Amino acid sequence: MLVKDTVAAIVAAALEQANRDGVISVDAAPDIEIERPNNPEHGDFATNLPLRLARAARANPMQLAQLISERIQPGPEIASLEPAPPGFINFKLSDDWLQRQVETVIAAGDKFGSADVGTGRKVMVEFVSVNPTGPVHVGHTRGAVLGSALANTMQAAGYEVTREYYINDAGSQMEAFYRSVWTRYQQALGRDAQMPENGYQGDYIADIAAEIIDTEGPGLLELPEPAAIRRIGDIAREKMVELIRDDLDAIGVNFDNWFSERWLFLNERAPTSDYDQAIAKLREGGHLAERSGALWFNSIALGDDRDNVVVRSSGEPTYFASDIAYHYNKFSGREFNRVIDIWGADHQGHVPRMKAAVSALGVKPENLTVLISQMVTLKRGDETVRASKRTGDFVTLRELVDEVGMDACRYFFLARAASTQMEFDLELATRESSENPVYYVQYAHARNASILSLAAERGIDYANGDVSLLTHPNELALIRTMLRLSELIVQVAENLEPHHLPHYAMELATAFHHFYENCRVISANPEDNELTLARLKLVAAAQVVFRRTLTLMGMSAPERMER
RNA sequence: GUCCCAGUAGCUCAGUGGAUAGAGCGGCUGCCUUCUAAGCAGCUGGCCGCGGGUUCGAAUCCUGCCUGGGACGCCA
Repeated sequence: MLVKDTVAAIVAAALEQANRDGVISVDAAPDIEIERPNNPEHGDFATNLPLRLARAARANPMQLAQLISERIQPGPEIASLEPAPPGFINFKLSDDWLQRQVETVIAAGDKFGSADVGTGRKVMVEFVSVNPTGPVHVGHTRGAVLGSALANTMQAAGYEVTREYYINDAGSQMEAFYRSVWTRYQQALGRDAQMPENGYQGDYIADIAAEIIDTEGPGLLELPEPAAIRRIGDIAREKMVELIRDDLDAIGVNFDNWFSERWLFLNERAPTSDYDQAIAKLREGGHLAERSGALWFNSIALGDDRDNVVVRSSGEPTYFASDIAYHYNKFSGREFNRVIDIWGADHQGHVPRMKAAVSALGVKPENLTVLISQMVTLKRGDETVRASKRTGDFVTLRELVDEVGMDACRYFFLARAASTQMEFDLELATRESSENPVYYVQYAHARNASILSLAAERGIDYANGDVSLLTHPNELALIRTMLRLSELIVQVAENLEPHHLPHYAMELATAFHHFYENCRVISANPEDNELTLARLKLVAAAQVVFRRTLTLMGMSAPERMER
């Protein structure tokens, strides 16, 4: 249980007591909010309950604060509490409780900060899902980093998480991709072939064609064109997916499952495909209508601003149809309790119809959350770098990682709220690479690690260190900051806001650097032996917290850093 | 035209209806005989886009406007 929740509980109990005592009478008590005051003089926690109660109770907030405070029965965590104008109650954590947490943290190890708000519910985080028609570029990278950190954190918060990549490999964009590779293949072998109008121009298309020539030879020229394209397409698709997988791996993004769109139309296991089942379900519910030869989903009736085509007059299902089948598969087929989709800003218009479709499938719309990762504008100095997959003129994930590095890249993307458009200046990111927040955090960990390795070198055993000696303000401040990770994990998981992680990491690093400056750990003075042991324990605990934080962000925790 | 996102320090951005609005970078001063100076201490820097409203209390909620970006297909 979080300390915050403990505080809330004792406040609630005190309010009830005040009610029973007849000194405060309110019909419905508001939710009890416990906040972290900005000003450390106001303690570790505060509640504004008296202020919120004042109107209903028709009483002076300070007076209410007094009446409630008197009835609070604090546990061992709390050193003191007091009413504060204009009507807060402030709580201060006790030093000896804080000191004992050092041992709790060490005992928890890499589980420290884990919570159980997910209560084991099955959640899918589906992200990136770039069409396998080209490499991953900068915009996708943001969603990739966001999704992986969010998935990590939700797992830490007690969800059973599946990370999934949806491979859109069944549509007309794929046809254009296949034809583009086919064209380059022919051209490379001296045949005069013309790139289709909607073809992909990037150099990688020719690279793939060249690889295919290496393994398959020129023989495909002899096949009838449709057969050649099918064969080329199959190989090219595999290669492209592999390329994407490698790219994402380079930035530390991995998936539990790669789900192919084509599977939605197969019916190997069930008697009917996911697609058939989903359409049948919509039809049963009266959500489909035929108009001008096409099959429409009546999404207006469910709150969207227009209806959407599911099956074209040509008989071909649309991308939306696949998506309906896919979500049917997620919720009904695989029984996820909750699904989080991370989409790029160019898909934000599709959220209402997807929500409508999900509810038409009999799933509570709130079980589907679509996070929109906003645009990334790329700059190189003053120049804006335009991103267009068609022309092949874009900065890829690969180039970005090569230039900026994986850790800095992840940190930079993570630190911004997903809903905000961001500007990424490559020049700046590279130039500032020696003194930036990434190194600040990692350096704190490296300093931490070097203390521990020196202790190991000297054979110092601090297992029996006495934590009650940790009374220096910087020691207690460090412990306080360390403990906040537990709250943070819950907050990130509940609000789906991984951008708090890097900011927390900065604060943790600051607290550690301050401790490092002011509290010599391994002392040469024999009189300080006991203190050395206690501080080593704190350093070991801090390392646990650094590692956990960096791991959640998917960043490395270097033991050494040297220029 | 409709809808979505944003506007906070010179720049890039945090900020959960609360108490004195923060960080990094930049700029200016200082600090290494002791566990890493990728650090620390100090200074500099703000009509929180503008106007109204709700509230005991608004950067935060509502509303109108301004500015910037995005989405509005039988493409994916």
